[in-house]
Amino acid sequence: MERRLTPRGKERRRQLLAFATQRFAEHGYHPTSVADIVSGLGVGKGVFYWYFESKEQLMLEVLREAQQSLRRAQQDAIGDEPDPVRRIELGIRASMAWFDRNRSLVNLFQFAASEERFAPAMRRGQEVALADTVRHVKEAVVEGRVRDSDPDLLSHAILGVTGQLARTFIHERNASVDEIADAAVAFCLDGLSGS
Amino acid sequence: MERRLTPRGKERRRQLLAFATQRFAEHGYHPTSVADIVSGLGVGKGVFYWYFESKEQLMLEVLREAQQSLRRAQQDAIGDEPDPVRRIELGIRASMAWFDRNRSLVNLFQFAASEERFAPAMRRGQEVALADTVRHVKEAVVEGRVRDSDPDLLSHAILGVTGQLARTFIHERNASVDEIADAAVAFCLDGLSGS
DNA sequence: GGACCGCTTGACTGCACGGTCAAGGGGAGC
DNA sequence: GCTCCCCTTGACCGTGCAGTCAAGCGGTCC
Repeated sequence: MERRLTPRGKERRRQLLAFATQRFAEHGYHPTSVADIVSGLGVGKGVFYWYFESKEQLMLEVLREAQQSLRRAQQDAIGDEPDPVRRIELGIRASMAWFDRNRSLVNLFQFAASEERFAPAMRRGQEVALADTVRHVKEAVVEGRVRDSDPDLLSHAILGVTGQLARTFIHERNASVDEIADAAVAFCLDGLSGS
Repeated sequence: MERRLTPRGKERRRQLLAFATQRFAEHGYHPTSVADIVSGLGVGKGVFYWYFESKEQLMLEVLREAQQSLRRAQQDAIGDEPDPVRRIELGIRASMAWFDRNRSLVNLFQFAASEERFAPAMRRGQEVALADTVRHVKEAVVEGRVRDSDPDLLSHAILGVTGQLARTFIHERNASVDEIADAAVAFCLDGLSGS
């Protein structure tokens, strides 16, 4: 693989990736066949295998892009905020907003995390995003504003709250992002600070 | 379906269910074929379809049993504890212990929640277990010991923390149940109480 | 010993799907 | 107008798997 692509080729590749992402997210990985993808784009099956090695490789690329997009959203929201606790809050809010904008990807992430073939990739991506949070938590611990527990564990707790609330209230119940984000932030910041 | 079964038949059915549960949990739903299940038990394929309508129905039964078992574990741990906050704590600890005892089912739950066919069943089961927590939270709110937010939302936050920590630290990293449970309880109780 | 019936067998069917490939189009450069 | 090569076509292949079924076994009851 790793073909040399003309601009036209690059555009086709982008098209396939975008369309497949949408289908995977909306209907799931297994129910979306390669035939679905190419016929949805009105092209022959050979096109798919010209640009991608396999359905599995495509999926990995879809996941990588989505995780990158989420992480970028978090980083953009945080900017150069100096206060570590505030950075944690901005991160939570940015995640919620991203989950809201990309509702259907929530399912795909959950599926990928449960499938042997994709779980490692998901873990790697999650660890990268999580490392950011761990940094903020560590700083906040030093400042004495967060309980002195394992920062990795605290960061996972935040992730758990954010993910669960997003899945249930944003994805399933269409609740208002801001309200859910407020609740998540309140719960997490108090959970972090200790009594 | 709904056959009349002799004791011998009931035993076979139990056998199939138990074996399938283990296989689904350890290797996943899709990778486990009906042929795998029956050959693992040394019986013909017809046996399977004598006791179950389809692979999908079997899976639904597996999920129902597992969710029931988890809920029973929670209820047994809580007993008739009068303090609602303590009930929440006991629930969290019981869940962690159950996740520890049934590590491999964690994956299966996550898969089922992401698959269109099984998600409704998972949601229903989760709601039942969640309703218990909501009751405790409501009581605690009345007593002024938990912030006055939507109890449903707070309960989901607890579930999020518990699930994420169990998945990451118990399932993936083999950490000590008690330590993780302590951390989850501390985070959640402070998150609930508000500052 | 015969009839009944719960239970078992395993070859077979149909089908969906990932992936292949020989053949052909068409734009760019000469 | 010729050549080159990126790109496209879609019939075809192999495989794996859920589910079927006609036939048979063996315990139980009369």
